[in-house]
Amino acid sequence: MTESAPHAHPVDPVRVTHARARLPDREEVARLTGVLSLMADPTRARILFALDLVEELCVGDLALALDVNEDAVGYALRLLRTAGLVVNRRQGRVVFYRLADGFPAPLRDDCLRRLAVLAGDADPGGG
Amino acid sequence: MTESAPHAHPVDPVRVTHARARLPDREEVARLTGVLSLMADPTRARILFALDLVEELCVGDLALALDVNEDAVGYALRLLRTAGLVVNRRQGRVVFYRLADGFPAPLRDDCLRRLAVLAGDADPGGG
DNA sequence: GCGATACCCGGAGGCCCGTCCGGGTACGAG
DNA sequence: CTCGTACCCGGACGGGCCTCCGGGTATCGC
Repeated sequence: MTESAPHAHPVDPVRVTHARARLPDREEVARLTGVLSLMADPTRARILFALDLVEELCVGDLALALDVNEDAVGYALRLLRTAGLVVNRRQGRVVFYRLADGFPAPLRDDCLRRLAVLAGDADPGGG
Repeated sequence: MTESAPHAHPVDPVRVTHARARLPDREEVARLTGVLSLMADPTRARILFALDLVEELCVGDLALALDVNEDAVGYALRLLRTAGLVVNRRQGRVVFYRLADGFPAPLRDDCLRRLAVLAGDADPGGG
């Protein structure tokens, strides 16, 4: 068995203790990774980008803007809506979506847009 | 067929055009979602958190700090390392990992830590 | 009322991801 | 040189996600 017995002694007990004490709660991490998972899909990410740009779009136009079929958009919107990241407004047969009012502002300002820059700039994937 | 023919006419041609013009490239989005996917896993996210806190940890200690077996840590580190998000230093039999020098600083400063706050604070998932 | 549109929902299938498990390599101790 | 440790690697299994597809509901035009 290769992994059953971890370290007999931690190599850096200080750092380990420090990390253990300050690491966010598992549930907290679950929330975080939940949001990140939502943003980690190309369709959903582009939906969020689009709604960040033009504030409001209906499902069909969203499909046009992203150049994907409505099924993909519909599924993506369902997840985003279930997670509370977007909200919808109904006008006749058409349903308009926009970023939720409670959409994490720092996430929107400091992450979403900046990540767009990072994506084309940093590219640490050269490893 | 429900989706084969999208909109005959876009409802908001202006917004659609605007969005299409300013949306990031698909490849760019792929890079972004790639990074986000890496961070969207609890183990990997906690590894990044831990390394952000204490700068450097070996594999075994990382497993202790996160309270997971070394297999999970090893697999997570492999992906992070392949993506270039972490780098390793070898000292005898022990391998220490830390955030890569090219680790997106804005991502670290403005997102990773802030997201931790968001996770426990905003919780838009109440929908 | 009748047809068409815009969207939502649920199930089946394929694919990718994470975990488990075995073996393998590099290093240090004696 | 032999033994044990710390870590890496590969394949196999299982589960979740996305996509495709059919049907369903609400609204508009006539």
